[in-house]
Amino acid sequence: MAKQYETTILDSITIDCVIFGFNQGALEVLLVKHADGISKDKWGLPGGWIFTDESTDAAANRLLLELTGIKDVYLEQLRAFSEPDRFPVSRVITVGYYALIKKQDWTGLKPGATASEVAWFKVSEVETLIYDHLHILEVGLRRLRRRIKQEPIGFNLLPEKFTLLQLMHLYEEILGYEMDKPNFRRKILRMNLLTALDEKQKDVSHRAATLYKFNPETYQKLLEKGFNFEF
Amino acid sequence: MAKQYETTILDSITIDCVIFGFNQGALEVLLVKHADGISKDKWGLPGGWIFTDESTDAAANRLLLELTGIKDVYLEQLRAFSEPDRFPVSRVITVGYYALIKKQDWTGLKPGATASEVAWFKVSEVETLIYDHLHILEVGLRRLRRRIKQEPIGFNLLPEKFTLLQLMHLYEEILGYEMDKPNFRRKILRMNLLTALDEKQKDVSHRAATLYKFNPETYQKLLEKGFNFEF
DNA sequence: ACAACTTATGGTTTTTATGACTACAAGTAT
DNA sequence: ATACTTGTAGTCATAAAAACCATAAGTTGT
Repeated sequence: MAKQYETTILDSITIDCVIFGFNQGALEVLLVKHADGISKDKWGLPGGWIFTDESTDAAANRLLLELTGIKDVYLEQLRAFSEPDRFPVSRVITVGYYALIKKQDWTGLKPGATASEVAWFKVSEVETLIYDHLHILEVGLRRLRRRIKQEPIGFNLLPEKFTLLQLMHLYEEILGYEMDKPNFRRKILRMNLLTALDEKQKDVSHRAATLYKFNPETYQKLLEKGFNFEF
Repeated sequence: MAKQYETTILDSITIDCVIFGFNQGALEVLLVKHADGISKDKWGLPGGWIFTDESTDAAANRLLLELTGIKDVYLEQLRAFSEPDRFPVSRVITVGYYALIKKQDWTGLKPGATASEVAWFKVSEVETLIYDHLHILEVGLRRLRRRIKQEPIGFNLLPEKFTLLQLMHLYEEILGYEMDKPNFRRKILRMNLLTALDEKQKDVSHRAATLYKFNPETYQKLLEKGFNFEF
């Protein structure tokens, strides 16, 4: 079994994924507990090896599916992490990725072959991870903070239909500061990226807010006209 | 000779550097002509192998020095480039870097061991490069365009002492659009990142402009106060 | 039915940044 | 002395942002 793999994977490069989710106002990250090896029973980022005939993008997508069952999500490379001593067993460089997922679409995640558990953790509460994974997480977080101000990617963390307040809370949580409701509404609505639905929030104990959805087509058209998303 | 290397380098990862310079209003990139191998006599980005005991950052700095004599410059990783067929001989992933250099500080560049020539080319005139190097160059350019709007890194392409018009031309060239002189002055000066020197341009056939220098310490202090560079 | 409460949503005012443009200053070249 | 080039200062109109106020539309409890 193992032999067979050895001929088809690259032996000094891996992939590690920072998978972000958003839940009840908190930014979360998906971690796996290793089933065996030197980091048995410790938490780390989901990751693995790259096949000789696939790109790192392809490997990251495949690993995401294998390790957690997640597919077709926003996924972007962070960069290579390469400190010579980052992995204690041998010299391995890892290519970090980060993914944004609509958490509620992926309940019942099951650990893959090499993991004994998969679980969500609040980003603010993660304190230690194996190897340099905490560092990769930090880089992922920085990247997310930067990107969310320049591109409309926040929607990848919310349900298809969301309220403006949910969106604002997402921004507040990620950027780390509070915003003004009326001003936020005006700013985001003026961009014309959101479509107001004929539908309202349900089961809330107060006035129900209008639900909106993000409109990727409109965004593309605006981009072509030189539009610049900015928050 | 070769044998000795084989045991100390990683065999499926390389480094490639996009080295930007700025000269007479044009953005340039430093290329090398390969001395041998399958891409003999063709131009490509300077690059090479990574030693087993060094990080990619260290390798990029070392290669820069070995291949061109350049050191202590602004250098940042782009990302990993990993299409399975990007390198025709074997499966090699490359980690791209980009550097910004003060071109006038590095005259008389000499090709390293594996290159027969080193030369500057205007970025706008580079049409073909070996492997996926043109793609890496494009990614480098995109990164530079993005970064220069968010962080005061443009100064790394200019001499220590520069005029505001030189700086503006740098921005115009990189961003690809024209700006208004008085407005540019006001905007950049209001940030308080530049120190006006008691010195003026020399040998120009018109009114000499005041020379300025960038003040990294002030920038650090402003950063701590929550200042956000933006263009 | 009414009050108290919560969140949604619409406006107003003030301040600040930006873009477009004018004007003049300070040099060089003829 | 004049034309020419670039540097530098200032004005004005517009747009965006920040701070804030007010009301609407619901829920829950009495």
